[in-house]
Amino acid sequence: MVTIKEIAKECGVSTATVSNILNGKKNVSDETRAKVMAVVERTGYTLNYVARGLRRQKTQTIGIIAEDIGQFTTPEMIEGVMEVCEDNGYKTIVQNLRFYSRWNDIWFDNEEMCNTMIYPVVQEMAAIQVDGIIYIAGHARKISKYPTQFNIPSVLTYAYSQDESVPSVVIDDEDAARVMVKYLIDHGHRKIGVLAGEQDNLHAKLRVRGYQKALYDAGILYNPDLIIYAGWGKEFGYRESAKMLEKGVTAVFCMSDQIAGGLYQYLFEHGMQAGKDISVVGFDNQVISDYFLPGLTTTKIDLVGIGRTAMNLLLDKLDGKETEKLIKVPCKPIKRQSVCKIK
Amino acid sequence: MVTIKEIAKECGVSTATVSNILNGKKNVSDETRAKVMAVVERTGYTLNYVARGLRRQKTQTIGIIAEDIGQFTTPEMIEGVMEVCEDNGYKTIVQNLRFYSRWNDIWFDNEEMCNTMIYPVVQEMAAIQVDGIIYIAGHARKISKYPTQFNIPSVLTYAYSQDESVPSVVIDDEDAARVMVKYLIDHGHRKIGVLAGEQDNLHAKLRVRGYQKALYDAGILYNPDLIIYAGWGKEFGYRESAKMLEKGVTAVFCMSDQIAGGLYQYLFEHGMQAGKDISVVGFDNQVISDYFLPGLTTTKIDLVGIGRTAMNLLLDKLDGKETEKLIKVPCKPIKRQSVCKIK
DNA sequence: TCAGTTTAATTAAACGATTAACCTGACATA
DNA sequence: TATGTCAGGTTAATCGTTTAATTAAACTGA
Repeated sequence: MVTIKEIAKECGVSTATVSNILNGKKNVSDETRAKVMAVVERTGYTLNYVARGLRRQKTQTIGIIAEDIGQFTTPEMIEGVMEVCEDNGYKTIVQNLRFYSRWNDIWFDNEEMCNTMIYPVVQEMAAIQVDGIIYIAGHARKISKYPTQFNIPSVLTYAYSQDESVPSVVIDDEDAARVMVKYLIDHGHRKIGVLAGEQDNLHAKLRVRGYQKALYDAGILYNPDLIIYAGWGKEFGYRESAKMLEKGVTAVFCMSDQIAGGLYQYLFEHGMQAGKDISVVGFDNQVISDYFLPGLTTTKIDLVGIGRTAMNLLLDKLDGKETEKLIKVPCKPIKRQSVCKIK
Repeated sequence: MVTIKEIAKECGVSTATVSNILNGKKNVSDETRAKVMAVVERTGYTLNYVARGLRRQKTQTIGIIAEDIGQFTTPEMIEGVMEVCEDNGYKTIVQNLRFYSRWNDIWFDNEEMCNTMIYPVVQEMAAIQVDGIIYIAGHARKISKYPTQFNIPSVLTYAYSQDESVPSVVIDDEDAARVMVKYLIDHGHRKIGVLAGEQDNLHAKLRVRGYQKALYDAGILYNPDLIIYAGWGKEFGYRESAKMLEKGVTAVFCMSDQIAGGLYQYLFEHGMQAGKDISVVGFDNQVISDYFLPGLTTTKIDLVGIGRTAMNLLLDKLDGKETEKLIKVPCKPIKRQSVCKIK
């Protein structure tokens, strides 16, 4: 690899001059500039970022720590982050914790465990000398001990930071659920069941709150018996479908598209149809929801937007600006054909 | 940030000794080692990889260049690569070309265009001083001008390298298609339609070849009229369904799960069912295929496996070993309920 | 006892770029 | 004439770590 030193020698100038030219500084005659650039072109010189990084103490690199790339929410958030990075001349380095694929779906709410995982990666990021970190959680939860001792500006996404100095960008679970349930109510539904995730999960809690709010706004009495906490997967939706239908609900709010998929399967096997015999809504607007028949009405989480927002926040922090501590990115209802009016 | 120099001063030894201790070299007394390690622990010293990289001329970093992370095939391949990297002490740095999201689904077969895209990223990777590169293509095609002038050991995935020095890992499109069609034939089908991608696409060509082979093996005459080239999306599948059914086929081999999704929609709207009125198979085993009703029989592409294989190949190259030039990773049929026997 | 080896260190030169500080000559200004 | 300013450079230190070369003392064995 050809270095600045060789260029300098060949041109009979100092390395400082070559460096100045490559960095677009003034105080160089057009003649010298042309001579140097010619040699740079001819030799195919490539800047060594490692050397520059060492000297400048800035690597123009953002570290992305993903709890699990396999989690469906992660790649899109990464994409949003990368987009903003690219537009601002930052490179990205990605670390994948493989939380779920490695430990088979253990839900990481255990603080102790989390910290033993996060600390070393952040340390690694410090060793790499990243200028900032975007931490992408796999699901909503409180993160109380994000390691700040390395003094790397960081932003959390999808999880709630418990630390003043580390802002987070999350989805507005509560309001998204409220809007979705209101949509059902607007279609005449009054007895609305909920197929929820785990009871102690933060997503689930917030969405139930949104559900309650929508009922309250419409003057409908909240009946906790209409909520079945099961899990997030298709299999849970399928398993609890019969029990849910027995309650005589006219609509079901599923807290994930997968759960709705389970319900659809049950309906299919029993000769029923969503949007006709019963109304169904999902959550997430995963790719699958567009393939349901009939198409599933659901809530789109703007994951790319979360990534973008988080990275812009980080950019502000890097500029030394004061930033917000918590940004809730709104969700957007996607209307398909799984909801029908009640006469 | 505390450096090796400060540790050295505090312990009254040279930086060389500290470095030797941190790198587990012998020739250090237990006493000195203990003293230094104590200070390292206490101060929370973190190695500076940038400095080490500069000195060692090795960064222990693999560059991953993805044509588009939004492409459904990409994240899983990245995951496979990262897994092997992690197990071997390599970090990864990811560049996202955003081929499709940036240019709205332009299919990058144009060599010229490709090169103008790839060259600068590889150069960037050279500047970052990565030890090797995994290039993740968005779809099967020939890549004829992968830039080799930077002398970075590289492996291509999902696309066919035209360069002896750059091996590639691809899926075995032809055989996967053959197996799938044979499966239909084994169920008694003889008139099998194909909803294919674009005619000039390499995936499509290879899969058609597999289709022909299966027919040939079974002694069925190949009728090109049963193939409709449309595109890869749901909308194409839907649009061409009527035309396909008019041909009187008893089974349809869809070249993507999305196409099959379009066909399913058509069947749904016309009161028909896959696996009952007609047999349908897809390709890719995307998440959606498990949500089709009834479940779609399809072909699983082992994307994580491709990533792993590619990275292991790169590891061999980095060790200076001689490697294969082309590895075809086999696909695996996933049997669900969309295929029925013909009586 | 002494040459030879081993152990436990040190010294100083890299790695490649950046940058603060300095230098030199030309020209302008009062 | 003295002083200041500016263009167009150069010098040399520096970033933090590694490592080849060297040293000095201690030990080994015949």
